[in-house]
Amino acid sequence: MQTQQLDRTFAALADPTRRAILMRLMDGDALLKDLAEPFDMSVPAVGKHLKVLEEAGLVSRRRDAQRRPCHLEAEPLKIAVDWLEEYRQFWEARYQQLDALLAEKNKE
Amino acid sequence: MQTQQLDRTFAALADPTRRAILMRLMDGDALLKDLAEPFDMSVPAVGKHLKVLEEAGLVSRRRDAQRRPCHLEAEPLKIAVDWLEEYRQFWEARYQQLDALLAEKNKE
DNA sequence: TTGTTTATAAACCAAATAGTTTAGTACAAT
DNA sequence: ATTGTACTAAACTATTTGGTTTATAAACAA
Repeated sequence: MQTQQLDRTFAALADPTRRAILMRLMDGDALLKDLAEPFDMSVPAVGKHLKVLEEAGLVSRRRDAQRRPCHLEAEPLKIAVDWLEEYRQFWEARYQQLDALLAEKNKE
Repeated sequence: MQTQQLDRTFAALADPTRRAILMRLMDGDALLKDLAEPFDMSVPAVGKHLKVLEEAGLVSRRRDAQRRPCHLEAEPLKIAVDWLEEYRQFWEARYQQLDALLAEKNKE
């Protein structure tokens, strides 16, 4: 199943540091050193966040001498959106007077 | 900021029990007792999951005598999707040969 | 060879999470 | 008045999370 994939993806996204890292990687690959720089946090701490992102498949790393550049992988995000899209009818209904219909359903 | 809102929403979604509860509430409001029934878990345990969902604003509860029926609130899901949508260009690009462009950016 | 850069490992800690059981409250129904 | 139903509170426990510091490794540069 992809339920564990969703677990890991959503858990990875539940932290502001990790979301900021993903944002940053939208502008291009980056080193741990540089990713860590904007945060008031040690390099190993950011390294751990990176591991969480890697294990969720949101980030991949290649080798370049002693460096390990990080690359954004969007596939798990796509899966997460797909899951959330199922609820779209719900919030779209709100703007379309379908509330009455749902309220009726809840009377049972 | 809505960063804490995102924290709580994604954290709430990172658990399969909680996602199942949300799914279930798509079919209409429900009592804790009934929500708990399908799970191999005590009622208080499911009650705690419900509290997480409530604190994320994903579920609201009204009063009905000794019952406290749960209702799905989709707004935080919408906010989560909005955040994720920023990455859509990324996974759509993959299917449009824009990878070359990104690769070039990463050479710097 | 010595030092510098980048990353990781290990040991540690505090706080949060996810569950349990037991007990109690609030209301309804008989 | 008593019993049953739905929920909540409290106390406890084990595991995970998110950070620290110190030390080490690996590759490069002088």
